[in-house]
Amino acid sequence: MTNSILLLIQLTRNAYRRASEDVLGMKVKAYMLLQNLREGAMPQAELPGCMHLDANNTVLLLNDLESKGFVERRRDPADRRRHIVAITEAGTKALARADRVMASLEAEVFASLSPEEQATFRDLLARAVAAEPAAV
Amino acid sequence: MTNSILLLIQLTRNAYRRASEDVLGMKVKAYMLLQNLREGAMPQAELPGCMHLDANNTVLLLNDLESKGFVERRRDPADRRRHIVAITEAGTKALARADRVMASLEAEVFASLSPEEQATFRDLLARAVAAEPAAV
DNA sequence: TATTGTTATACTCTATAACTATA
DNA sequence: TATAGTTATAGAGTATAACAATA
Repeated sequence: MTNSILLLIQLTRNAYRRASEDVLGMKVKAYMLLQNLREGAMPQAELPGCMHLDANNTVLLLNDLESKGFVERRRDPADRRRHIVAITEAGTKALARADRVMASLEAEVFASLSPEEQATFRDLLARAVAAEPAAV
Repeated sequence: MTNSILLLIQLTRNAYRRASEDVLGMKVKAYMLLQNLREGAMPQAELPGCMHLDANNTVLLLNDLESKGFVERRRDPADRRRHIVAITEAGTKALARADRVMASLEAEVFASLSPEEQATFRDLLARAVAAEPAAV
């Protein structure tokens, strides 16, 4: 049989396609970024580290999110080079909506597994991810 | 905790990065395509269906593989519009080498799981993939 | 001079549509 | 006219490097 990595790639492509911007209300990466802001604002410079994005990409993603009104960038008064990035109320709502969409996509993608199997899968997956260096 | 799809995306990105053209000897997609030819030649027109590629992309991939001498395209004498695509001896060798590389990447990516857990994970993953429509 | 954020650029991927040759 | 394959083209996505403002 084909190896796990190929299977992983296949399943992920499928999942990724389902999570289109139309259905999710934002790009998957934007969703990932917003998750980092859920607990509170953070300096823009820290976002790339969380997500394994480069600084450039972060700027482009933030431009997109800001144009939708989902985040705000504010100058840090203590160091005027820095931006503090915060999620807005609209962003919080969009994030909650995207959470629900992602949960239903998850149910679809893993429909062929029993709830116990899904839990097992998720647990093993989480452990494999935790052992890896961060990536988007 | 974050949902399974996000975890899936993270792990896959990581795995995908490791499987660079340098280390694998070919692109991941080329590897997937060659796997379809392992058992024997097939008409070019059937490859997109196997891999969820469009016809255009298939041509580009085959150009790449042919320039490396890994596949051959032969006109079908019965219908001169058609190409029969076959793996060459060099392609078979490159495929075997890539198989070994993929196996070792798999071991790395899932190093934090026990062999039994890896087997469980692969089994669940294979079932989730099998239930989905085909994708590259 | 170093750092934060931005812009510019280029390179790869992917998707669409037009074209050639065979049927 | 329809089909198999190809080529051309444009649009994302991603990565690199140059640039401006501030420290």
